[in-house]
Amino acid sequence: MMSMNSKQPFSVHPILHEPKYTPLHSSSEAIRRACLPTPSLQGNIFAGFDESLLQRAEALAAVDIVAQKSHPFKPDATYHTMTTMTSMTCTPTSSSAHLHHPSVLTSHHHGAHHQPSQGLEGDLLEHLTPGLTLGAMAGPDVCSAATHGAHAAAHMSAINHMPHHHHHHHHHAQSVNMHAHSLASHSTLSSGLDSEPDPRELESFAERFKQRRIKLGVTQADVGSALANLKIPGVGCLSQSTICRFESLTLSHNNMVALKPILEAWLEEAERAQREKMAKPEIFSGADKKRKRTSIAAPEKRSLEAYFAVQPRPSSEKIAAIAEKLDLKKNVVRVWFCNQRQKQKRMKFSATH
DNA sequence: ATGCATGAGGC
DNA sequence: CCTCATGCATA
Repeated sequence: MMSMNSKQPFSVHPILHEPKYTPLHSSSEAIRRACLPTPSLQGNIFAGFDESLLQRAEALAAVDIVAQKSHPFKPDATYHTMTTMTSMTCTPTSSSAHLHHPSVLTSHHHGAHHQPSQGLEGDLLEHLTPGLTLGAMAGPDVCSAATHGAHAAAHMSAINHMPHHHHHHHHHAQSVNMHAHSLASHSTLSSGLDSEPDPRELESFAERFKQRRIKLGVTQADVGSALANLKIPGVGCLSQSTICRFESLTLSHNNMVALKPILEAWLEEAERAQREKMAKPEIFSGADKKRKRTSIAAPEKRSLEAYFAVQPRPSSEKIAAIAEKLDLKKNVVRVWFCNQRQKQKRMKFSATH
């Protein structure tokens, strides 16, 4: 059972056979390759004058950076702050991957209630929150998911929960992080078929969605956690980030298409529940540890961009070389390139459509 | 609203 | 190791 589960139990690829616009996940790869200069030779192209390129790229961007490896230690700008805000939302969502068990997510278990913000506006929120039993509505602040967060940690043990350990290392730790990419992929075979990958439709929906969401007085974070209440198979809660990105269309097209029906369902349910009005706020509190976020300084960032311009997909060796020059951890550089590629891909898509 | 990060899957 | 979907931590 795990074998099948471990592999995207329900992923977000509702449209697997869409030749039209969307580069669905696997197809997206094809696209990316198509865009690449030379997939197979990417590493070789610069093999010969590798160093010259690096230096040139750096020179292009390093107008001001001179010191390279003069510091004894790395300017590892990772900072960890324990805001104590903790996870207000249901634990990361899906994470269906590891602990997932579709059953867990989809079936029962929702007894959890994570009350994020202060229950101040209980009544106000009460009707807002879908009768989903969970009062996953946050408070007043809009994009705060985390910022001021109250210390309410929810802890929906039911849904997903794993023992989270703590680690207080100066390195980045990856403990309580489990997310999964699982959404509704559902049958793929239904006659109706997938959604229309029409960018315009998505765009207008995103806009309408945001407006109605605000009308309901719900924050992005609220929506994210409330999603778990809609027990759509394979769908757990989502983060404020994702909801925000959906509204601002900063997700990949495929991702948008996959999320649309889910958010649409939530919206309808929320509006329906709003009339009914019913809620039972329950609060829980808890606290956890935090993760760190590396901060790449502007000069280094400029260098990275210069490197990226000449070679978006540097080899491992090159990444190591760049990392050393910039005094950054290799993994940080690698991830930066990955993220840069994703970003570039989105931009290209939106530019084309 | 975004930057950096994790992880499942796929080669 | 990459891509993709997502998320925590931040500004």
